[in-house]
Amino acid sequence: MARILVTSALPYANGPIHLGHLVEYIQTDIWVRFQKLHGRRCIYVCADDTHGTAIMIRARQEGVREEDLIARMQQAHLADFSGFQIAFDNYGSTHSAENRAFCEEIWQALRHDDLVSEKEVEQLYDSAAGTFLADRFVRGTCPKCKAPDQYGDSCDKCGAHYDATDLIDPKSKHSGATPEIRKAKHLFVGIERLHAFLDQWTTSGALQTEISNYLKGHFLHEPLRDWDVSRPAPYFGFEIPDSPGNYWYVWFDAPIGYIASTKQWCDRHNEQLGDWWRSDETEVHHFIGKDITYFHTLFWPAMLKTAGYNLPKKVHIHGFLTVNGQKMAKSKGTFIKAAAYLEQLDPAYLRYYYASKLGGNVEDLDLNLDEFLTKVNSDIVGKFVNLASRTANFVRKSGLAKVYPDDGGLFAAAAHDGAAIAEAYEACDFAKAMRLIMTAADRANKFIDENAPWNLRGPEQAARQLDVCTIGLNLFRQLAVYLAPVLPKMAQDIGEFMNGALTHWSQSQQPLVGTPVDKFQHLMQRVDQKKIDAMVAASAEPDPATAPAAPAPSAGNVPTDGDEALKAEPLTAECTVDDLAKIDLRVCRIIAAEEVAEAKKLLKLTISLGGDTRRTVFAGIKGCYDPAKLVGKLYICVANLAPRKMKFGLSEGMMLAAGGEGDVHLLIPDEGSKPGQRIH
RNA sequence: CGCGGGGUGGAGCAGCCCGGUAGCUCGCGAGGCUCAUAACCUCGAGGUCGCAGGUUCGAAUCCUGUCCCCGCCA
Repeated sequence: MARILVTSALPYANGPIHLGHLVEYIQTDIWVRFQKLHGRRCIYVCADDTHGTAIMIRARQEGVREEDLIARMQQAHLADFSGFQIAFDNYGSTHSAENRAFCEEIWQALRHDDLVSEKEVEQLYDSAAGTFLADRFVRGTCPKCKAPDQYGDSCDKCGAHYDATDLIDPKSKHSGATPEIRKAKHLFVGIERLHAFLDQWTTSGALQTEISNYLKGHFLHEPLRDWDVSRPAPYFGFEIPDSPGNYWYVWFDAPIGYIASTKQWCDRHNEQLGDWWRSDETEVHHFIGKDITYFHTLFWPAMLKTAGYNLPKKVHIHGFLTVNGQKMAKSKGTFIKAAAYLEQLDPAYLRYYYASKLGGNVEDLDLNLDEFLTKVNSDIVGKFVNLASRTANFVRKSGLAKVYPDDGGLFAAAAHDGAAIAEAYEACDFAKAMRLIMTAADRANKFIDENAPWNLRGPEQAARQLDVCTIGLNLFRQLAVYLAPVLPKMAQDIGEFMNGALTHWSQSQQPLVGTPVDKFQHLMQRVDQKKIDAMVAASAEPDPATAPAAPAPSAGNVPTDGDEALKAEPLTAECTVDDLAKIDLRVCRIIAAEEVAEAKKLLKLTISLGGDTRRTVFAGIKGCYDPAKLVGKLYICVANLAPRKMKFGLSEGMMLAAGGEGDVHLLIPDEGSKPGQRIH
């Protein structure tokens, strides 16, 4: 194939990059680097996704122009990506002249094929904020099961799907106002006419089988519904030229951003866009998360087909990231932003860890922080880097041997593995590639152990020592080539250390001889548990996503809170100061915490009130807090509560906490307070 | 009977497509080495491969049934 064009999904310009996003960018970047390492013509394009109501509202809240907001966000995104060594060939924006031009062109093609129709749509309108409300910006009571505080499209509690206009007692998340129902004209693209094409394309090998099964079961088994692609003003986006007052829905112009970004690259490199998007000699590969499957596997191919662009050769779909087995949560410190990671840890760790877990399927990927530490340390530092670390010093003066010695077939074996490793990379089964590489590293370490170059002293053994170390370093370099897509920075350092840049996969097939070797310097520090802890601590936010669309501090906005909690648990009868004084609340420090195995909700806590005063408290917070993370921190307890015998032991107090039933939040005294201090 | 994914030694996984008495990493136990970032090497304990049937000379691998877990702003 003459050309390979690769994309990752466009990150939305409404928030920072976090470790979940990075699964995709790291996966894509590894794949692209692998292609380039083979000398293939491959470019990697991406862009910020900048349109939509959310951006508009946020800009208003911050009192800035949308253009300024998205420009700032793009800078932040680019900094995060470059920190993780994600090497885009072009990073654009959907709010670009190029993108507008391609939107218009594709729109014309849809019009030309008579796929566009108009319909009246009833939608909730927030007159206080002056905007129509997308489903996720309105909350109200489920019309089916009456659960309060549900989104506009479906109910968390009963799973019902409905229209936002059916919500009982709806409230806008923007202003808190009760929205009204307004009618507006929307434009629709009818893709049912492309049904047969989509049946064929979705089963053509472009998609993982679980994805094509899913599409068949959920969408393609019945007539495809028309796709609502316009939004009435006010909206931040591109106005539709032949429908003034209406704008393309953000999901219409977002994927077109792939083409627009390619165009920017072409203009810079004097290339023709047609060679990359209208050519049988080009493969287009999209990498996306499972949440945006249907935009990329139904609407997008339909648009491309209609407008005569290349169809994706493959849409690689990955799962979500969980951290320590659970959804990322700000309250647990597992909603980790890229920037927070980079403050503490080497991006290479995460690149390797993700690579070792990515098998090219749609399964969710778990970042287990304990495993992260042991895996990176033992694989990269203990096995791989160690090869150089234990041999380099012996060849500093001499450089590598002039002739590659007999190594019992080790180099040849690992060279032979190269085909299987490449195949695994190609198939996005990086986990398999890493396993193969580490097996080869094991063989190399064993060789060094058996040949003990440190015992080969004196002039009569110098030649043998040189040979052994030449072998060791060549096996190391060979693996460095294999790992280069995952660890590009380290590959570069290794190239410098061994005085020969690693630029092509074929370098794994030929040993290096006769060249000088620099003084060995540590290529990677071991992962430090303290750094991980610091990252988690810095990411923890006591207040989870209850606040609406994060108001800017500068604007001085106070978030509008709902009254669900108050309704659920009304205020109790008045009490006197004396009543209050009966309760002795104290600052305490948790000095031990463990789960009660037999209990569903209990943690056994040992708390200190200062000095030798200790208490054992059973708190119903299992599942809400990781015991290990509690230890050492200050909280507030009821210190004079009568002890109570429980099945599991004596509980001598109670921890103060808000919420309940799986959603418990311990109270934290402000900085400076000390164990034993009474709360007045 | 919604769809999909999964159940393999303490943890995380590979093997399953193309059946031949179970493998890797971490952890654990013992020993070795001392070149190396408490790294490396050897040996060991630990699994009737969710359960029950079936096919077969033989099944983790194929078939049937069943239980359990996870995801479905997929």
